[in-house]
Amino acid sequence: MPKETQFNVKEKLHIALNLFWRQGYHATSMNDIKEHMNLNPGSIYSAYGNKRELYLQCLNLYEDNVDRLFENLRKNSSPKGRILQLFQSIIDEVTNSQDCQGCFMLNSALELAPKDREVQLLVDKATLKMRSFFCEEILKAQQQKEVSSQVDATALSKMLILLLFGMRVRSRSHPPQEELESALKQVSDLLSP
Amino acid sequence: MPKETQFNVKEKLHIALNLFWRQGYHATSMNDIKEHMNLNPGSIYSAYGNKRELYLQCLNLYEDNVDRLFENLRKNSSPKGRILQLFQSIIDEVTNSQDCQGCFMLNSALELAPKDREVQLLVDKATLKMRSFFCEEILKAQQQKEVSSQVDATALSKMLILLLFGMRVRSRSHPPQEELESALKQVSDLLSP
DNA sequence: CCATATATTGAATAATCATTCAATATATGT
DNA sequence: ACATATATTGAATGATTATTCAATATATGG
Repeated sequence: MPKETQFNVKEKLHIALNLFWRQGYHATSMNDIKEHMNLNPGSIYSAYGNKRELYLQCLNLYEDNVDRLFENLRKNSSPKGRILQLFQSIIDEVTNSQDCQGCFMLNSALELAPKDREVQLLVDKATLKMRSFFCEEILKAQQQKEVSSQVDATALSKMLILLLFGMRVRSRSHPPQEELESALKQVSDLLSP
Repeated sequence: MPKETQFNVKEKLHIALNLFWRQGYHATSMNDIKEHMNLNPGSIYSAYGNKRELYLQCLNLYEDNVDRLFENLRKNSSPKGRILQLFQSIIDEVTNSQDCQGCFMLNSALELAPKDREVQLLVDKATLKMRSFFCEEILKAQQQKEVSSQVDATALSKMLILLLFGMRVRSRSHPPQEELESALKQVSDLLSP
């Protein structure tokens, strides 16, 4: 018999995600969110809980997006191509959007993970997932002789994930595209047979 | 004839720097600062201006620290050793301090640079400085045959700086030391003759 | 020791913060 | 059409925010 929620909870969550993503946790006020969601405080609190809980839901939603990105990436024919394409997509983002958001997971890692165990766990999980992607693709690339069999796939993927992080952090400061391209070229060389 | 400031302005600035460094700009309140500086609001505002101006002064102070770090690094005998030592010092910081602060310049880059032109400029300047360090050392290393003359020093330094960024970001989430060591090993291999 | 310019004090301000809740509205199952 | 469980509303809460300023204290140069 109950009345059901009148708005699309997941759709509105995307609005919060974008705000937190662009501005960070502390710089985004509940009022800000209320305005953009076009909802009253009560509705927000009853649907999502408090600010921190809302934020955690945004982190989870973002992870779904990342999963989708990786799925799209796997459409690329070659394993090595997939890795390079991932880096290239980050560079493209910087080039195309003037207000680059970087990586929400990383922004959170810096802002909240040091003090919030739960955020830290989510960040770790996502990091591991990305690293696994790298490792798998490198191993496949080695099988297909796209990458030298001499490289240590595990170690290299640990390095690549950190490089990816660096790129995404640097992206928030609007670096010249050439700086990132140049670094990518090094990765490409690193992955040559 | 005027009465002079009764406290050591630079010394107290270090306190603000540490707070901003550990907690970020928005999560640090003026009250927080007032308490740790053991000063009244009036004194703080008359000595440093408003919160943003105080923050900018902290950024500049931090850059001085970075300069000193690089000077110390130059005491290391070999150019290649200096680069590796820089990375190693970051790993050591994670291992030793349980509340790792990462890089203040980077934390700022993520939190404020997207919206604050002045912060962005300071971050850019520091980035350039670090990159120059890498580039110089690589060139020297090549002269001393420590590093293959085939590598493109400029491009490699652009990659190394991003990797450094990645390490420092990741550091804030207390990663297993082995993860960072493994990435460093890759760098070391990259720099072999 | 005096006059003065400036530092220090700490209460006060007004804005903004996250959050609550009683009143009201309205889908829902019968 | 009715009863009811829950959604929605929006004003109110009290805490915290950055900042100001009149009153007071005190180094300073003469």
